Amino acid sequence: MSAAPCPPPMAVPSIAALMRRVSALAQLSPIETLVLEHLAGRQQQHIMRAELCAEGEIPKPRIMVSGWACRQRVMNDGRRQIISFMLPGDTIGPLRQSPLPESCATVALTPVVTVDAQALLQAACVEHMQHPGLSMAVRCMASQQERWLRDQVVRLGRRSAYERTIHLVLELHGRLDAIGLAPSRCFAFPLTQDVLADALGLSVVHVNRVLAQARRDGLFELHGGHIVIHQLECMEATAPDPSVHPPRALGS
Amino acid sequence: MSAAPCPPPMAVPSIAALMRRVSALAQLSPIETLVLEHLAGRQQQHIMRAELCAEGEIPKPRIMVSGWACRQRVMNDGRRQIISFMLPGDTIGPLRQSPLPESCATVALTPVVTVDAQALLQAACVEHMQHPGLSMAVRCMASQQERWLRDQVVRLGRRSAYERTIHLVLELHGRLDAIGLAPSRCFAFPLTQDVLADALGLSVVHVNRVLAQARRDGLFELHGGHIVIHQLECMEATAPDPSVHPPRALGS
DNA sequence: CGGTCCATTGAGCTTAGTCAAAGAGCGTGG
DNA sequence: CCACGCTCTTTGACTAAGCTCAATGGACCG
Repeated sequence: MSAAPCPPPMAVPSIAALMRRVSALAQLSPIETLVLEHLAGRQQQHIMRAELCAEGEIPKPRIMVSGWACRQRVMNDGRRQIISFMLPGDTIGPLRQSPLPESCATVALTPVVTVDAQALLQAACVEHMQHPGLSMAVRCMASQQERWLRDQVVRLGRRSAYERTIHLVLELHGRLDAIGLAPSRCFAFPLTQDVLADALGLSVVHVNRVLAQARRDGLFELHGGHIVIHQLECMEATAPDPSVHPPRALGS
Repeated sequence: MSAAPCPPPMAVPSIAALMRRVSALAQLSPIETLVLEHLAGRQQQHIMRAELCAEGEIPKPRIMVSGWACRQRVMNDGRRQIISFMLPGDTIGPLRQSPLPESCATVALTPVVTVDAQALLQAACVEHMQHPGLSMAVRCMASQQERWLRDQVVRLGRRSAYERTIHLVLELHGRLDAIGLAPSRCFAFPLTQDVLADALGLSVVHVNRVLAQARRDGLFELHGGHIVIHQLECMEATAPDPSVHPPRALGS
């Protein structure tokens, strides 16, 4: 059902998001830039709902080039939890040669294009002495992923439905902005309320009510798969991130 | 712990848990075993409530040798969420030379002993060609950590209070059992209901009621910082892990 | 034109939170 | 040995956030 390896050597869709992301994290040498650009070769297209990586599979390193995806776990009785979202520039499978099977499935939420990232991992991890920039970038990306995962834990554990929703929108805005996909606080937002509910640990009905409230509060506009953020500052105040500028809470 | 030649008598507190954990993940060469044993040198003791790693700090790699700790985030208004628990054999700070500041604080829940893990990271990541076993073990540990974090997300997002509590107890039992610290389903359990609440995203009062219910159901006995599991199978049925033996839920 | 998917709204219910008070366990100092 | 203070646990009464069930409406599509 997934992944048709693209047969015709089509005009290489843009690696721009990935380049942008990596350049923000580390200074690259010309050779390192070449390694990255070379990734654009082995592309793969996936239809919406395709399983980019099955639960229990030993993942092969790949990187999102366009589209949205998510990692999810489905329980025996049908309950689903979305663990994290993946945007252009994010990796599918861990940022290391993984020895253990994946603990959750990765699914495309829109049509998705990925590239093989084996060469990047090789350069960044195995030949890390020759590619300090790529090595740094990969380690930074791993740290970011871990950070997002921890944010998700805090969202689910200690925030109200309203805060959760706003906080997630803020995270996605920030991540898209960093790769140039959210100019003037407006960006594609292909998540249905159903998906949002499973990401936020809420029911669909309640997500609807919370979104209605946020709209009434004038925080953002959301329809037709697009969102415009109207009151960024107000949203950040409503769902603040502990570690943005904490007053340096000293131990004991 | 049988066949290994272990002639040197214990000079320093036991690295046993770490050794046990690593040996279960990868076959080690004698030299690799030596690298591990050598870690036991640079020990550090921490009192209960000590901050093993502050939020915002660039973490230095260390490994827990004994005691319990947790990663936590505290919000401006005082709400706390515990992200994960750390047991003997677990790492403080990521399993890579981290370039970015830690996104949460690490705090000792009991008196804790740690060792410097710089040498392990050096062997496993930088000189990975010479130490395939350590490299494999470190990558496995990273996968496990990620797995536990995802489990935490699912717990918080899609499980009832009762399920959450049981599932966490099961996770801790499994992890302790793997390092030989839960013989015959009985182990030290130094978590107060307050800590449990912040780990499970519940209120203290509700944790108390849920524990009372579990006790009434005869699932386990819990007092004085120790727990005895009476009905492991029943608990696993109540809070099942999606990926234990799922009927291979095929896509679509 | 009917079907499907998604968003929306209302009514009633359940789970978990809040507030408050009391008990149990433990170490310390008188 | 006991009284005191501290932390942690337990219980009850009430409240509220969020869930379930159910029905409706809009948009798109073959």
